[in-house]
Amino acid sequence: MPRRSSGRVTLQDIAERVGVSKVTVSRALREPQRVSETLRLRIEEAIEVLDYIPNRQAGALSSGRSLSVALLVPSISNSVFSDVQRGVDEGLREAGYQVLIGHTGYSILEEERLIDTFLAYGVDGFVLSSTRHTDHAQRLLTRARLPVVETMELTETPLDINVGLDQRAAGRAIGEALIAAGYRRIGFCGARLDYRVQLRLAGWEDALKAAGLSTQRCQTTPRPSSYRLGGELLSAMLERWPDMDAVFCCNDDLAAGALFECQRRRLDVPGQLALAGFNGLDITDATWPTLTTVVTPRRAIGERAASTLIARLRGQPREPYRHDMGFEIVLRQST
Amino acid sequence: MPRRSSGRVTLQDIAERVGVSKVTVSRALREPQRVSETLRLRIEEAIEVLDYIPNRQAGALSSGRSLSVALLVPSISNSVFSDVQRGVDEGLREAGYQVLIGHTGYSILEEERLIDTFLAYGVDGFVLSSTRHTDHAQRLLTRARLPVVETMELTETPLDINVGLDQRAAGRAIGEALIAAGYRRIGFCGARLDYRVQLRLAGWEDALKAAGLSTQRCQTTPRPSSYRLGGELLSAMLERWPDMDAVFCCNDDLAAGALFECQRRRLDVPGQLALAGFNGLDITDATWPTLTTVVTPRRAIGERAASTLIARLRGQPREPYRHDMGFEIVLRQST
DNA sequence: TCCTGGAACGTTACCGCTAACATCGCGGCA
DNA sequence: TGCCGCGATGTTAGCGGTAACGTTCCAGGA
Repeated sequence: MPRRSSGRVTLQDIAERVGVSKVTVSRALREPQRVSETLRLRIEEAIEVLDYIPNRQAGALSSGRSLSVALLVPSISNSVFSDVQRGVDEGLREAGYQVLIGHTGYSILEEERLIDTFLAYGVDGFVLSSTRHTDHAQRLLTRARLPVVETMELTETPLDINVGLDQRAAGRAIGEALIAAGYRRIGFCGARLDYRVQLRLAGWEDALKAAGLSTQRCQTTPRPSSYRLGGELLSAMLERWPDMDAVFCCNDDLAAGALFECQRRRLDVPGQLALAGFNGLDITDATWPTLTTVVTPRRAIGERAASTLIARLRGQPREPYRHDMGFEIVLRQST
Repeated sequence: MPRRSSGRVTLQDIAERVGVSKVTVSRALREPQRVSETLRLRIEEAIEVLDYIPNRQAGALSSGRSLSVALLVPSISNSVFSDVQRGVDEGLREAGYQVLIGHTGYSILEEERLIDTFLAYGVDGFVLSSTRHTDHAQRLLTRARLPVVETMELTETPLDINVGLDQRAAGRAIGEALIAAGYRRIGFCGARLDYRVQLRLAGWEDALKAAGLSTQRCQTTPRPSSYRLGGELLSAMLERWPDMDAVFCCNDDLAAGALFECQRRRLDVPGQLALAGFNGLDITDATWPTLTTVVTPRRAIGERAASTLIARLRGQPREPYRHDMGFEIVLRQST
């Protein structure tokens, strides 16, 4: 059936088969109500028969809109971001947008590269998983005049839209919760040390200092987070500060790993050591004992990012928008 | 600096600034050696100054190649596929291709929809995470004459390239390993029940039947896998078959969840009950006791998928290609 | 001196689709 | 009867690149 050079079935093929011009076919697809009922049905039939697939590249080139949005996440294996992604995806799909995912590996240079790449692909907007970018990346985004959502943490100076939660306040809140539960020699363990982890650490320090407690029990590493690393960090901490009675781990992976290490050492949790994580992943509610954690509204962040982005894409004015999605301390058996 | 209707800087803008035609600029970018040294430097400078970003859509439309490949995975939150993705991504990026990810939610209908979408985006090839597709999806792929890699499991009838492992043999192997370790009343628990899980189940049955053991201790559910579900399934199994001495869980999530449930019940693993998982995720090596599992070469599958796909994209002939990437039984403390 | 060939750059004609404007036919109203 | 208005469809001119072929110019051999 196709006869064009590319071998693909095009609008022209459909038009010829139906006996109309290709604009009419294009209209039948994009604004069905502007085409007469009978003709529309004939066009639909031809599309069905010929297995026509519109060429989005051509459409985007012509209309200036690609109906796609880039979502950049630090890591795809981290379920924290897959929750965000699900929220973004769902909201945007309904509005007819396709989400293109890129992962930066926690590197702002890689983020910059991806922004460049996706601009080349002509995306209509960006959802970023951080508020920190290279200067060049910021320039690119500003020049492109596209709607941009920065997610996860909050910032005083959003590029455009900002949807997240106060990571420092969350760190402080879990610190205060541990103090309220009676713990006094509280440690912090953190991996990767990206900006959000630094904020949580600062919040933890805020809480301990406010209560007049020592903030020295702090074990960090730039290595990427993993279950095993949680165990290693805990071991190191137990060696350095044998008197420690609680640990706030910067994320749930480390907390779970620390818990496994306690089991290995036959250390009673929370009897001898209390543990708290961050994010509220599934695993925190499955282990024995279950893990106290800070539940972050990741799905909601994604959904909100999508809805505000859609508003922008539909032409709403560009005014700085910032939304604090909050967090929730969930006390479980580990504290 | 831009002056075109779209507001974007185009090849034409660069060309005018340098005082050459836009084809020359295009050539300087794609075949630098065909342009004189001095001119090339001036063009590069102009590109730098004007922050030119090529429009891939236009390029793709014109050349018929988009330099992008679609990777469809069942789930993004499942780290099994993020390993595959990393392999695919790395290989293809080196060759200058961009990987576009889609997730099917384990639905072949959704897979069909995504194939349609990505065909509309003009991808140059597909990496699929299964060998089962709707008829329409198969038609679309065949008509498009694009290289396609089907990954994860093996099939006798690949659409094009097939890279995976023998899931049934792997199920059988872990069954045999449990038998060899002396277990006799071995259960199976499975969630989601997608094709691969069914194959593993069949393999488990093969092993037990070959040893003259009962295959009745089999608890399955179509619900999606999770840690908590692992615990629930194990509870149900312990109720139905209190004499069970080992369980093969269809994946590591369930196995870990089952382990947590054992801890909750103060059931000694492996003393009272042995546990085995499937895939070899990080967590299996972090828990206490560590979990016996079948390690699958996910990263290698992704890399092989990428390299064979690249060969096809570079014009190698289309001949059915099938590669068994194997698996490895890793016995740990839980058995 | 003339001719040849190749490096370096230009012209033309699309790729497939859509925005914007043009045209056509027909019912309704003065 | 003639004109208006509007729904339904067509024409034109790109969007920003690239393939394919053309042109120019100059070194070098006959």
